Amino acid sequence: MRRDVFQAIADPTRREILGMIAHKSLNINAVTEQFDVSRAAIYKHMKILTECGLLEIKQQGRERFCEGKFERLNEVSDWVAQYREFWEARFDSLEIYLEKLQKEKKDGKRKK
Amino acid sequence: MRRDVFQAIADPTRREILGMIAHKSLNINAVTEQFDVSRAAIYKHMKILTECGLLEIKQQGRERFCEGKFERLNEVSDWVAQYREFWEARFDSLEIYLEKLQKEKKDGKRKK
DNA sequence: TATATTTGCAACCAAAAGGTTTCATAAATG
DNA sequence: CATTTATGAAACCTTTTGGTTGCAAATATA
Repeated sequence: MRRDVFQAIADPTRREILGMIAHKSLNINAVTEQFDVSRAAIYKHMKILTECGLLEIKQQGRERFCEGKFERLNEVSDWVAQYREFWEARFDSLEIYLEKLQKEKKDGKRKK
Repeated sequence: MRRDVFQAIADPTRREILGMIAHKSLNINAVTEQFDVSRAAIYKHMKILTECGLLEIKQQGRERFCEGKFERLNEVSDWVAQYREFWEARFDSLEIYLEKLQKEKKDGKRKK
Protein backbone atom coordinates (compact mmCIF):
# COMPACT_ATOMS: atom_id res chain seq x y z
CA MET A 1 0.00 0.00 0.00
CA ARG A 2 1.25 3.42 -0.99
CA ARG A 3 1.75 5.70 1.96
CA ASP A 4 3.03 9.11 1.12
CA VAL A 5 2.14 12.60 2.22
CA PHE A 6 0.32 13.45 -1.01
CA GLN A 7 -1.95 10.48 -0.63
CA ALA A 8 -2.44 11.21 3.06
CA ILE A 9 -3.70 14.75 2.53
CA ALA A 10 -5.87 13.77 -0.43
CA ASP A 11 -8.70 12.79 1.90
CA PRO A 12 -10.76 15.73 3.23
CA THR A 13 -11.43 14.01 6.56
CA ARG A 14 -7.71 13.62 7.14
CA ARG A 15 -7.11 17.27 6.31
CA GLU A 16 -9.80 18.18 8.83
CA ILE A 17 -8.20 16.01 11.47
CA LEU A 18 -4.89 17.80 10.96
CA GLY A 19 -6.67 21.12 11.30
CA MET A 20 -8.28 20.05 14.54
CA ILE A 21 -5.09 18.96 16.25
CA ALA A 22 -2.85 21.70 14.92
CA HIS A 23 -3.20 23.92 17.93
CA LYS A 24 -4.29 21.48 20.60
CA SER A 25 -3.61 17.77 20.82
CA LEU A 26 -6.76 15.76 21.32
CA ASN A 27 -7.51 12.16 22.22
CA ILE A 28 -9.09 9.88 19.68
CA ASN A 29 -12.62 10.09 21.06
CA ALA A 30 -12.50 13.87 21.09
CA VAL A 31 -11.55 13.88 17.44
CA THR A 32 -14.20 11.31 16.58
CA GLU A 33 -16.94 13.45 18.13
CA GLN A 34 -16.37 16.08 15.45
CA PHE A 35 -17.29 13.70 12.65
CA ASP A 36 -20.27 11.55 11.87
CA VAL A 37 -18.33 8.41 11.11
CA SER A 38 -17.32 5.69 13.51
CA ARG A 39 -14.33 5.81 15.81
CA ALA A 40 -12.82 2.93 13.86
CA ALA A 41 -12.95 4.97 10.66
CA ILE A 42 -11.25 7.92 12.33
CA TYR A 43 -8.72 5.58 13.87
CA LYS A 44 -7.82 4.30 10.41
CA HIS A 45 -7.35 7.82 9.11
CA MET A 46 -5.09 8.52 12.05
CA LYS A 47 -3.07 5.41 11.37
CA ILE A 48 -2.45 6.58 7.83
CA LEU A 49 -1.44 10.03 9.04
CA THR A 50 0.87 8.43 11.59
CA GLU A 51 2.46 6.11 9.06
CA CYS A 52 3.49 8.98 6.88
CA GLY A 53 4.73 11.09 9.75
CA LEU A 54 2.06 13.78 9.86
CA LEU A 55 0.77 12.80 13.29
CA GLU A 56 2.21 11.42 16.50
CA ILE A 57 0.31 9.57 19.20
CA LYS A 58 1.29 9.92 22.82
CA GLN A 59 -0.17 7.63 25.44
CA GLN A 60 -1.34 9.16 28.68
CA GLY A 61 -3.14 6.73 30.93
CA ARG A 62 -5.74 5.00 28.86
CA GLU A 63 -6.00 7.87 26.45
CA ARG A 64 -3.90 8.55 23.35
CA PHE A 65 -3.32 12.15 22.45
CA CYS A 66 -2.79 13.03 18.82
CA GLU A 67 -0.31 15.68 17.93
CA GLY A 68 0.27 17.17 14.49
CA LYS A 69 3.76 16.93 12.96
CA PHE A 70 3.75 19.24 10.02
CA GLU A 71 7.39 19.09 8.96
CA ARG A 72 6.58 16.49 6.37
CA LEU A 73 4.36 18.95 4.56
CA ASN A 74 7.53 20.50 3.17
CA GLU A 75 7.49 17.68 0.64
CA VAL A 76 4.21 19.07 -0.67
CA SER A 77 5.42 22.62 -0.32
CA ASP A 78 8.54 21.88 -2.36
CA TRP A 79 6.60 20.12 -5.06
CA VAL A 80 4.20 23.01 -5.44
CA ALA A 81 7.02 25.54 -5.30
CA GLN A 82 8.61 24.24 -8.49
CA TYR A 83 5.49 25.32 -10.37
CA ARG A 84 5.05 28.63 -8.65
CA GLU A 85 6.68 30.52 -11.48
CA PHE A 86 3.74 29.42 -13.62
CA TRP A 87 1.27 31.45 -11.67
CA GLU A 88 3.56 34.40 -11.61
CA ALA A 89 1.30 37.03 -10.06
CA ARG A 90 1.13 35.17 -6.78
CA PHE A 91 4.83 34.50 -6.91
CA ASP A 92 5.61 38.17 -7.22
CA SER A 93 3.48 39.08 -4.24
CA LEU A 94 4.89 36.37 -2.01
CA GLU A 95 7.21 38.72 -0.22
CA ILE A 96 4.29 40.91 0.74
CA TYR A 97 2.30 37.87 1.78
CA LEU A 98 5.20 36.78 3.94
CA GLU A 99 5.36 40.11 5.71
CA LYS A 100 1.64 39.92 6.37
CA LEU A 101 2.02 36.47 7.88
CA GLN A 102 4.87 37.58 10.12
CA LYS A 103 2.81 40.54 11.29
CA GLU A 104 -0.20 38.37 12.10
CA LYS A 105 2.06 36.06 14.06
CA LYS A 106 3.29 38.93 16.20
CA ASP A 107 -0.24 40.24 16.75
CA GLY A 108 -1.35 36.79 17.82
CA LYS A 109 1.36 36.63 20.45
CA ARG A 110 0.42 40.04 21.79
CA LYS A 111 -3.19 39.06 22.36
CA LYS A 112 -2.15 36.09 24.52
CA MET B 1 -16.78 11.07 -7.62
CA ARG B 2 -14.66 13.52 -5.73
CA ARG B 3 -12.61 15.76 -8.01
CA ASP B 4 -10.42 18.23 -6.24
CA VAL B 5 -6.84 19.30 -6.64
CA PHE B 6 -5.65 17.39 -3.57
CA GLN B 7 -7.04 14.16 -4.93
CA ALA B 8 -5.67 14.91 -8.38
CA ILE B 9 -2.08 15.34 -7.24
CA ALA B 10 -2.25 12.34 -4.90
CA ASP B 11 -1.39 10.01 -7.75
CA PRO B 12 2.33 9.86 -8.63
CA THR B 13 1.62 9.27 -12.32
CA ARG B 14 -0.47 12.42 -12.47
CA ARG B 15 2.29 14.40 -10.76
CA GLU B 16 4.73 13.07 -13.34
CA ILE B 17 2.43 14.08 -16.16
CA LEU B 18 2.27 17.62 -14.82
CA GLY B 19 6.05 17.67 -14.61
CA MET B 20 6.37 16.57 -18.21
CA ILE B 21 4.09 19.19 -19.66
CA ALA B 22 5.17 22.06 -17.45
CA HIS B 23 7.64 23.48 -19.91
CA LYS B 24 6.45 22.03 -23.17
CA SER B 25 2.94 20.99 -24.14
CA LEU B 26 2.79 17.46 -25.52
CA ASN B 27 0.19 15.41 -27.30
CA ILE B 28 -1.35 12.42 -25.59
CA ASN B 29 0.73 9.80 -27.34
CA ALA B 30 3.94 11.63 -26.52
CA VAL B 31 3.01 11.59 -22.85
CA THR B 32 1.99 7.95 -22.98
CA GLU B 33 5.38 6.91 -24.36
CA GLN B 34 7.01 7.98 -21.11
CA PHE B 35 5.04 5.45 -19.07
CA ASP B 36 4.55 1.74 -19.25
CA VAL B 37 0.80 1.79 -18.95
CA SER B 38 -1.73 1.98 -21.74
CA ARG B 39 -2.79 5.13 -23.52
CA ALA B 40 -6.25 4.66 -22.09
CA ALA B 41 -4.86 4.75 -18.57
CA ILE B 42 -2.94 7.95 -19.26
CA TYR B 43 -5.98 9.42 -20.93
CA LYS B 44 -7.99 8.81 -17.77
CA HIS B 45 -5.37 10.53 -15.65
CA MET B 46 -5.48 13.46 -18.01
CA LYS B 47 -9.21 13.63 -17.81
CA ILE B 48 -9.01 13.90 -14.04
CA LEU B 49 -6.36 16.62 -14.29
CA THR B 50 -8.53 18.47 -16.80
CA GLU B 51 -11.64 18.18 -14.68
CA CYS B 52 -9.98 19.88 -11.76
CA GLY B 53 -8.38 22.56 -13.89
CA LEU B 54 -4.75 21.52 -13.75
CA LEU B 55 -4.50 20.77 -17.43
CA GLU B 56 -5.96 22.12 -20.64
CA ILE B 57 -6.27 20.29 -23.92
CA LYS B 58 -5.97 22.13 -27.19
CA GLN B 59 -6.88 20.45 -30.41
CA GLN B 60 -4.58 20.88 -33.37
CA GLY B 61 -5.51 18.77 -36.34
CA ARG B 62 -6.00 15.24 -35.13
CA GLU B 63 -3.72 15.79 -32.16
CA ARG B 64 -4.55 17.17 -28.73
CA PHE B 65 -1.83 19.07 -26.96
CA CYS B 66 -1.82 19.09 -23.19
CA GLU B 67 -0.86 22.23 -21.41
CA GLY B 68 -0.33 22.61 -17.67
CA LYS B 69 -2.45 25.14 -15.76
CA PHE B 70 -0.85 25.50 -12.39
CA GLU B 71 -2.91 28.32 -10.92
CA ARG B 72 -5.12 25.85 -9.14
CA LEU B 73 -2.15 24.64 -7.13
CA ASN B 74 -2.57 27.75 -5.01
CA GLU B 75 -5.31 25.85 -3.22
CA VAL B 76 -2.69 23.37 -2.08
CA SER B 77 -0.20 26.10 -1.45
CA ASP B 78 -2.63 27.98 0.76
CA TRP B 79 -3.55 24.89 2.72
CA VAL B 80 0.06 24.05 3.42
CA ALA B 81 0.87 27.67 4.24
CA GLN B 82 -1.46 27.72 7.24
CA TYR B 83 0.74 25.09 8.87
CA ARG B 84 4.04 26.63 7.91
CA GLU B 85 4.46 28.21 11.31
CA PHE B 86 4.67 24.70 12.73
CA TRP B 87 7.89 23.96 10.97
CA GLU B 88 9.33 27.28 11.92
CA ALA B 89 12.90 26.88 10.67
CA ARG B 90 11.78 26.66 7.10
CA PHE B 91 9.38 29.55 7.61
CA ASP B 92 12.16 31.78 8.88
CA SER B 93 14.37 31.04 5.90
CA LEU B 94 11.66 31.51 3.32
CA GLU B 95 12.81 34.98 2.43
CA ILE B 96 16.24 33.67 1.64
CA TYR B 97 14.72 30.83 -0.32
CA LEU B 98 12.67 33.32 -2.29
CA GLU B 99 15.71 35.33 -3.21
CA LYS B 100 17.44 32.18 -4.36
CA LEU B 101 14.49 31.30 -6.56
CA GLN B 102 14.39 34.75 -8.12
CA LYS B 103 18.11 34.54 -8.80
CA GLU B 104 17.82 31.15 -10.46
CA LYS B 105 15.03 32.49 -12.59
CA LYS B 106 17.22 35.32 -13.86
CA ASP B 107 20.13 32.95 -14.51
CA GLY B 108 17.84 30.69 -16.46
CA LYS B 109 16.79 33.53 -18.73
CA ARG B 110 20.42 34.52 -19.29
CA LYS B 111 21.39 31.07 -20.49
CA LYS B 112 18.71 31.14 -23.15
C1' DT C 1 -13.70 -6.16 42.70
C1' DA C 2 -17.24 -5.06 39.31
C1' DT C 3 -18.11 -1.62 35.96
C1' DA C 4 -17.28 2.01 32.75
C1' DT C 5 -14.12 4.16 29.50
C1' DT C 6 -10.68 4.36 25.81
C1' DT C 7 -8.50 2.17 22.64
C1' DG C 8 -6.50 -1.60 18.96
C1' DC C 9 -7.78 -4.43 15.64
C1' DA C 10 -9.95 -8.24 12.97
C1' DA C 11 -13.53 -9.42 9.62
C1' DC C 12 -16.39 -7.92 6.40
C1' DC C 13 -18.53 -4.82 2.69
C1' DA C 14 -19.58 -1.43 -1.09
C1' DA C 15 -17.73 1.93 -3.89
C1' DA C 16 -13.92 4.17 -6.08
C1' DA C 17 -9.51 3.95 -8.38
C1' DG C 18 -6.44 2.45 -11.72
C1' DG C 19 -5.74 -0.58 -15.15
C1' DT C 20 -6.88 -3.39 -19.61
C1' DT C 21 -8.87 -4.61 -24.22
C1' DT C 22 -11.79 -3.31 -27.82
C1' DC C 23 -14.20 -0.56 -30.97
C1' DA C 24 -15.68 3.86 -33.19
C1' DT C 25 -14.53 8.25 -35.20
C1' DA C 26 -12.00 12.02 -37.18
C1' DA C 27 -7.97 13.76 -39.55
C1' DA C 28 -3.88 13.12 -42.37
C1' DT C 29 -1.62 10.43 -46.10
C1' DG C 30 -0.39 7.26 -49.94
C1' DC D 1 -10.53 6.23 -51.84
C1' DA D 2 -8.02 3.03 -48.65
C1' DT D 3 -5.02 3.23 -44.94
C1' DT D 4 -2.68 4.99 -41.06
C1' DT D 5 -2.63 7.87 -37.00
C1' DA D 6 -4.46 10.04 -32.81
C1' DT D 7 -7.94 10.06 -29.95
C1' DG D 8 -12.60 9.25 -27.10
C1' DA D 9 -14.92 6.17 -24.69
C1' DA D 10 -17.41 1.82 -23.31
C1' DA D 11 -17.14 -2.60 -20.88
C1' DC D 12 -14.85 -5.13 -17.82
C1' DC D 13 -11.55 -6.54 -14.02
C1' DT D 14 -8.71 -6.30 -9.67
C1' DT D 15 -7.02 -3.78 -5.84
C1' DT D 16 -7.46 -0.05 -2.71
C1' DT D 17 -10.18 2.92 0.04
C1' DG D 18 -13.24 4.28 3.40
C1' DG D 19 -16.61 2.61 6.06
C1' DT D 20 -19.06 -0.76 9.41
C1' DT D 21 -19.82 -3.99 13.53
C1' DG D 22 -18.01 -6.63 17.07
C1' DC D 23 -14.83 -8.10 20.46
C1' DA D 24 -10.66 -8.09 23.44
C1' DA D 25 -7.42 -5.62 26.39
C1' DA D 26 -5.93 -2.04 29.35
C1' DT D 27 -6.87 1.65 32.48
C1' DA D 28 -9.81 4.36 35.43
C1' DT D 29 -13.61 4.49 38.90
C1' DA D 30 -17.62 3.45 41.93
